[in-house]
Amino acid sequence: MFHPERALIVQSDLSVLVEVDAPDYPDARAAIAAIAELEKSPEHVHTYRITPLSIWNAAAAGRDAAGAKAGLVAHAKYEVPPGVLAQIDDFFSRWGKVTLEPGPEAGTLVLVSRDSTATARIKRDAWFVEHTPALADNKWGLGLVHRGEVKQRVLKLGWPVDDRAGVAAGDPMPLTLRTDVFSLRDYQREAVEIFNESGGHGVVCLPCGGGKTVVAIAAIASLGTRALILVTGHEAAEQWKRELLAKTSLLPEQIGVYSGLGKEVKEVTIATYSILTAGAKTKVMKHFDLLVKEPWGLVVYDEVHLLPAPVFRLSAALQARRRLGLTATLVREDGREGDVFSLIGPKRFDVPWRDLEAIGFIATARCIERRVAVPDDARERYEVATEPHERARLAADNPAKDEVVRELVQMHQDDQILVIGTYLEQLRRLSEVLGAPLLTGETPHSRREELYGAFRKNELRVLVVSRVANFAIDLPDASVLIQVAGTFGSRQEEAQRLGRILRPKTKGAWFYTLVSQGTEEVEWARNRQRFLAEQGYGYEIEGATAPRAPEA
DNA sequence: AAACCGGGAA
DNA sequence: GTTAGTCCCGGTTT
Repeated sequence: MFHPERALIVQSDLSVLVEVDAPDYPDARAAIAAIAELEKSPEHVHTYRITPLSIWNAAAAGRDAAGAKAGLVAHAKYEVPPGVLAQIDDFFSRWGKVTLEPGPEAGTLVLVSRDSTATARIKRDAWFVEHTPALADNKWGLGLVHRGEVKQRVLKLGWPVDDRAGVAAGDPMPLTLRTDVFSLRDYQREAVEIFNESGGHGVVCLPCGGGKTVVAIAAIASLGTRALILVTGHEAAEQWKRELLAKTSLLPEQIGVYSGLGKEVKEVTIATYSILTAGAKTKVMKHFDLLVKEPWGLVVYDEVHLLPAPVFRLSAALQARRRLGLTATLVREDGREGDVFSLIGPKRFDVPWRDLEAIGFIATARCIERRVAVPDDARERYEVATEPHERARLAADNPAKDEVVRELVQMHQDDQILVIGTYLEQLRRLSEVLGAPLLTGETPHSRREELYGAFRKNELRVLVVSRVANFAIDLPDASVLIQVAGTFGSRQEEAQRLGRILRPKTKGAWFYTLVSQGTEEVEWARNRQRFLAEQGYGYEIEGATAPRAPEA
């Protein structure tokens, strides 16, 4: 059996090769992306991997083994190894086998295993022997404090825990959505419904500009309970408050911001992650203790992919609440995806970025990787350097990139352009070469607003920005982004940066990433691009020769 | 009050 | 592989 028109080659080690140029690539990609994670995305053949976690996320989203297997078989060039099909069955079968249920009396929980292998595995584990008295052959008792930890540990043993121990209802808080000023998009309504039906914990993935805030606001409205919203910074906190005021019937006095700058606890409270963990060292976490006592019906984790590790430990105390995680990119470079899965919940909903592009909610983007030759003197310095960080810096800060950036800026005469990088030294130089202002972390707030304002009014066409741009919420949109250096292999950063140019526009968007030819930077760039490739973005690779004019 | 340091943290 | 950013806090300045 050989089907040359099909895209998938399924290998017995659970990796799947996907031929990008195959006629049935679009359908094949959809089938594989639903059950596997993208591992590598070089030009012609992408590699996906089926993992237990990828299968459990699929299971949580309502997919089943039969459908997953049928998808593989339908798009496979060759026969799918029987072992792979058996493994898919095995992973799916583990879903729902271990559950967490309310205990016989208040304040207790019971872990139940309906799988003999899982039972044996748990029995052998030292932590369980010490912390969870066996109530029966396959049941263990535990206190509320271990609710989070138990899920993390069982996951590490190989089984996802279905948390059915219930969530606190929270104090009621009547509110309505101001449907006169906005309306929920279909996919947003769907996300809220799926989240609510899921038992109230899980993650919703939407691209930048996909309206994650709106999903959370609609969830709060549908539940009609008090909510705690955890965010990454002040700017984000203010943004949430503005959105809540604009889109719901809530009054200013019902919304509090709890951070280093202000300590308000209101019916809806927006708190920074860092204020939660403040005092973790001294074990006197007064802010955290104060906040968890409140009768929240829902805890929203904004940018859940950035959830700091200490919050994982703390969040055990928040396990008895509904939990909604929001993110554009559920990938972490620290390998803690399993913790997000255990402590917040599985991925309940996502929309591929390209789908939103197709229906006009985000801009059409072209991603172009420009390979820039390294001049001889710079090449010599790079080759001689032995320290890895020194090599990284020299590869990224290739002086020949200056000229390429200048060409690109000239080529896109009618576009507003962000030049974004990592190393301040390189950015200062580019700022001079281009005659464009530079914005870094040192730039005072007043000056930032000045520059944002000028950019927004199109009085300023080019802005050079450092990593401030990764998180700055007020940074205006542009249609061209030129990345001159990225942080190692951060997929998350790449996605965030692309998001900067994806606001819906009449004209398309260009994302250029400049990579020094023949250096390690090529590999890091490849890793960074993985997530976006998973979302359906292909990078066109252009050599070190003269630039090709993009289509109008 | 609000803005602005500078140090420590993760 | 570890830069440059963020936050919080306690202090001072305007």
